[in-house]
Parts: sequence; structure tokens; C-alpha cells
Amino acid sequence: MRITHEADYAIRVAHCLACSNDKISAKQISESTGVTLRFALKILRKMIQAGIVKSFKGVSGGYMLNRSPAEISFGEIIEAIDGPIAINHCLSAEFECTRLIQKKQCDFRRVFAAINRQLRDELYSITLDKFVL
Amino acid sequence: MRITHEADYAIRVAHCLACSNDKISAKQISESTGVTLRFALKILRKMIQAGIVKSFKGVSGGYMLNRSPAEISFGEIIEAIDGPIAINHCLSAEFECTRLIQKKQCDFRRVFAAINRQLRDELYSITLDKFVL
DNA sequence: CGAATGTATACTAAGTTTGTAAACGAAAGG
DNA sequence: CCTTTCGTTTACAAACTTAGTATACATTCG
Repeated sequence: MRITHEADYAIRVAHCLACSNDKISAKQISESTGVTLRFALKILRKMIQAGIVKSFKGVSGGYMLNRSPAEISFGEIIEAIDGPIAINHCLSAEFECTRLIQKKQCDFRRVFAAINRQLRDELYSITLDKFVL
Repeated sequence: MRITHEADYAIRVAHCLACSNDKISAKQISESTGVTLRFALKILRKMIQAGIVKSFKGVSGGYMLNRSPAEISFGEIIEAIDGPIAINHCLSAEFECTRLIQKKQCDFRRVFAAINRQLRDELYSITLDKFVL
């Protein structure tokens, strides 16, 4: 029932980017967040694919946020790294309910889905701008 | 960001107990929930330790809930199996914050703690009686 | 070109979860 | 009182997930 370390690091990486006006290199990000360079690169790649971050190649390349910090939420970062938020495995896309007691299973599912939605909404309501100095 | 299979099974086991007025044997529980006998025993043991379930030894022994279904919540069952609900590792008891950017870390923590509290409250508000036929 | 930087894929190590086995303990009922 | 039935405890192993690393390649700018 918790986010992965990787998602936690991703939030710190995103925060680091939000605090800088200019683009920063992976090396600088690594140093200022304490996340190893290699691992930071992996996280940055996922965030690029999710459209949260953009990158610049070449000698003076680096990374920066793709949108304003106010438009980037914890929920979005977590889902970019860990995949869709699902507090119970029966809520994930791949899952197929094969229980004998079909009705009960689905009652449980309905309840978990409601809680999940609420949690997800909360995580999406927290944006990076609230943490920039 | 999800509960373990074990906690999910535990909810079904608890539901099974809630649906029966009399005590039932581990074997019956296993058959009616689809959880293997050995694993069901393991889950029952944890629920006994948490005071959710009580057991009777001997030839006509078995298990039953220790309280009325209305007094047993999803949150309690999940915590009995998985331990305290903590959406981020920094919220767990053992964790020690050693970040350089102390202040920021703690801002994050404060936010996660608030979300966690809300999630926990929701899970504790869902009681077993709502699922008994 | 070549130094600095990002990209992509694949792999390994570590940790957690899931599930099983075996030996022991306790109570009901003949 | 002793056998049967059932629960308890500890330990172990297999499977899966997460965390982190290595290697090789591509792009940009001076």
C-alpha cells in the first residue's frame, strides 16, 4: 500500500526541476536530489514519455518541466513511474475476476474503486507549485 | 500502491466468517473462499493476533469473528495483515529522514501524511456488515 | 571532429510476497 | 486417558517486483 521509491524520487526530481528556471543536466539533478545519476536518467526518461518533462540534447543539454509547476501533480508523476494507481489488484486493467462468489467479489470491487478514485483525486490535486520556494 | 493479495484474501475470509452465524472450520473457509488451506490458516492466525477473529480447538473446533461485523472494518483487516497503512515509506515508523534538503522533504512528508490519514479513515469507515447478505 | 549530453535496451542484485512443509500443542469426546 | 481433530509455530523455498547498473548508441554544439 505504498508508492515505490522510484516514484518518491521522481517527485523530488520534479521538484528540483520546478525550482530551476533554466534547464539543468542530469548530473546536477542527481547531485541536488541525492538520486544516483543512472537512476535519475531512468526516472527522467519515464517522465519525458509521460509528457511531464522535456529534454535538450547536446553539449549544453539538460532537462526542464514541460509545463508550469501548477499544472503538474503528484498523481501524474506517480502514475508516470508506477503506472495507474490501483489500491487493489482487481482494479488494474489486466485483472479478470474469476471468483466463484461473483456478486460478493464485485461488491468489494465497487468499494475499492470508490476509495481508489478518491485517493487518486487527492493525489492529482497536489501540484508542484505548492513546493517551490 | 496496492494492498497485498494476502490482505485481499483476508477480507474475503472475514466476509465468509461474517456470513456464518456459527463457527466454521479452516477447511470450510478454504473451500468457500478459494484460498488454500495452509494460506487461510496463516491469515486466520494474524487476524486472531489482531483480535478480529477467535478460534476454538478440538474435534468440533473452528473460527468465528470476535466482534459483530459492524465493528470490523476493511482498514483494520488490512492493517492486521500488511501492517500500518503508509502510502509513502517515509510515513512508516522505522523510517528516518536523512535528506539534505530537510525542509522540502518534510513538506512532502506532511502532504503524504494528510493523504494517508484520509485514505486510512476511508478504509476504517467500511465495515463488514455492509457485505453480509 | 570530439567532448558533453541524452536515449535505449538489457541485465543483475536485492528485497518482498506468496505459498508450503513439518513438527508441535491443546481440547473434545469416546 | 488417549485418540482424533483441529489450531499453532517456525522455518523454508519459489515466484515476483523493485532497485539499481552496465553497455552501446545518438545528437548537439563549439
